[in-house]
Amino acid sequence: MNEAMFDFCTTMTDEEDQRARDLIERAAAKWPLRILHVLSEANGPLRFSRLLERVEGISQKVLTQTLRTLEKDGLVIRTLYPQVPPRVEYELTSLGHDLLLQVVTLWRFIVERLPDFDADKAKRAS
Amino acid sequence: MNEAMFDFCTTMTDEEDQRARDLIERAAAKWPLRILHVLSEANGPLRFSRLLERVEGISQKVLTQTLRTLEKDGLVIRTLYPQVPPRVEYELTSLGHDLLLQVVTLWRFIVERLPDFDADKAKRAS
DNA sequence: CAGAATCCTACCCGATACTG
DNA sequence: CAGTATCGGGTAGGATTCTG
Repeated sequence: MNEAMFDFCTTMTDEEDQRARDLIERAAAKWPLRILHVLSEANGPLRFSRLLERVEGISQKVLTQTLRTLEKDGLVIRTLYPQVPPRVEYELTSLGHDLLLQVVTLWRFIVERLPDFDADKAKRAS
Repeated sequence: MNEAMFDFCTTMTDEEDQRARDLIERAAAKWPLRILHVLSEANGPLRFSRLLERVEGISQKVLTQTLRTLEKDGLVIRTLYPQVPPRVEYELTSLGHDLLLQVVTLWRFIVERLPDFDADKAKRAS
């Protein structure tokens, strides 16, 4: 069962493993999930300044940085409208949406078992 | 559908949300998943030095630190056998095992769609 | 408006001793 | 064996200022 569970691990190359690992690490960092969530709630494109408002606590610099990374990873699309003043919109890709769905599943699992995520309780239960 | 997807978000308190977020961030950091995976493969308790060998590249200090965090989060159990020289064993809790199962699901999703995780391809597909 | 550039700080992590 | 203690480099992220 443990073997079956990790079967797919043996069928992937080291490079695939490393890329997946990197993606998870980047996506689970401080801000990316919040940004994806806000974009998902918006249910459509959002301007940079809207994101800056709605992702509470993020700085302009880090928002820019993180959006660039999300774009490189194929999770959001950046659209520049060449106007003065400039207008830039960000929206989820379908991949970004699907990934968020997966993460929400994990999220729900954690929230449901939140009482267990405590050392003493876990010790007693095992 | 987007609403249904995030229904549970509205039913949880801010504190629950924050705790879940923190747990994901900690678990998805550089080393924790590797450690959990190694413990899962071992299919039983492992001594500190075995972990140090099998979690390739980790330093002794960071392994200790990370194990402490995993223990606090209820994902591993630390058992000290008061001998000389001391012997300490770590093993997955059932919660740790379950969490790893969830993460592996996510992992598989990412590996399967790895070709999509690329900005240009995603842009063309959308 | 949407950023780029700069400065600064805190923290993570690795390497290296040392200890019960 | 399984740590703790200490030092140092690298980096993520915040605050601020400037610009097309």
